[in-house]
Amino acid sequence: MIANEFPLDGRAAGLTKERLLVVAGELFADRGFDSVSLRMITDRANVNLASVNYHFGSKEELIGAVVNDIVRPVNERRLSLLSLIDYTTQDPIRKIIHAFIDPVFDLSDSGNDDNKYYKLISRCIASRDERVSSIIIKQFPEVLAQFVSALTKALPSIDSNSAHLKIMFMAGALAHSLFHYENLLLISEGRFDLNSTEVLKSELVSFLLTGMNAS
Amino acid sequence: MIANEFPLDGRAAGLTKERLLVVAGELFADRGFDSVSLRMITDRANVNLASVNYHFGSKEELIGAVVNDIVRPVNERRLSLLSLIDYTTQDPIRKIIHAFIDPVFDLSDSGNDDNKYYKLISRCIASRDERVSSIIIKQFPEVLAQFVSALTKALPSIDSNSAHLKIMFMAGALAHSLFHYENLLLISEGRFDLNSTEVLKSELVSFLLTGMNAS
DNA sequence: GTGCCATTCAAACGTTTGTTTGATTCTTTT
DNA sequence: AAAAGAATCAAACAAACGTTTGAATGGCAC
Repeated sequence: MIANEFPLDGRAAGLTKERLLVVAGELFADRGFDSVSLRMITDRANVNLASVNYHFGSKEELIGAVVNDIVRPVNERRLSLLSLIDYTTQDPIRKIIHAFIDPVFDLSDSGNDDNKYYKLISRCIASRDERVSSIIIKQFPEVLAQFVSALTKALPSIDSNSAHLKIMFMAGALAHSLFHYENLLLISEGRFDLNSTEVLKSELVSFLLTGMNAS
Repeated sequence: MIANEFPLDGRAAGLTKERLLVVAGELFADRGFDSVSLRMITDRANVNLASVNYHFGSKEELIGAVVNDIVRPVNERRLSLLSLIDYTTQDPIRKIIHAFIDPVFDLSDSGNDDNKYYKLISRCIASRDERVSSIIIKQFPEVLAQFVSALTKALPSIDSNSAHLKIMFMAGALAHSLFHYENLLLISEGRFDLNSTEVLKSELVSFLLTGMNAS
């Protein structure tokens, strides 16, 4: 877990920037953005300390790059899936929910149970950090608006306030359960047989599905 | 907003410790635990920098005190409300939900819309900070277990995994919507007429109520 | 008033932080 | 091969952090 992914090898190719992004993502995922120093990142990435400022300008811009690299593809895929929905067929709400959560669950870390992407994305979604939420906030209103619009199409009787809130409930349930998934496994001490996130996902979908239909 | 609540007045009574707790809570609420320095806190509280270490020992213990002061009463009240439920009457699930969320919503900041307690408690609930979650984790398994047990009584057909997850979904939806409530108001630019959290609460309850009953 | 204990105070401490510098090394171009 | 440019390096920088110190100050008992 502490093993170094990037053995010496000098300056192989211009991969320094990539290494920084990967390692920073790993460390940010399970320690947060503040607790991780540039020296932790550069040491583990086997690059010089100064390369962060050389390639990114500042730590804040490194954080921004890491966050953007994971959040933007998710949001783009969400909107893409959303645009494919045919509201004349049955169960459009289920498709809306999948459009929202699938791009997150699909951030697979090659089947690894300690999925760094899950931790990182849920950290971003539920972040209370100004530097992160300023990036999220830049993209999320558009996403939120589209999903509210979709929800209104699927449930014509729903009002705007309710639709906005329900999307937020969905985001919260997703981020919280995904981030504390490990803790949940620990707490339950074996009584829990969720050995894959598939169970979590299906439970979440059915929970959200009925919740969305609430009066 | 930046106004100082504690004008000079020298050493009135032994209120320094109280002032530190109050001011630290305010600052932690809307900037997080890392971003707030001891100097910010002591300056705003009009006390000496060293008094933090004198009264609390360290910053970490100050954080612990602030978090405990808000989280423990909430959890105690949750369990108290939960113990009062009569499962033979109708709608026990609604009462379970209220037992979970009411103690949070009841953290009223004298009707203030910018409720620092809401921000602080939701920061705690959804915290990804080791120092905070270590405190939460100490109390939450008991709370989680009790609510799982309650849910099982109300819904005998539910299995343990599902119950655990549903409690987590509830916690996530609660924390997320409460914390981003302000942002939601900003994003909607007036289309939103949620001028009190009552609407949020009732929408949340009906959302959770149907979600809990999901197969 | 004297002594005692808790509290407050200004000042300094040692670390760690992100950042910058200037020389050096590698890669590419011509 | 030589010049030019990009990238890396060790080293140092200033600033901010939490913490500690030792003197000063307060109230209180006797």
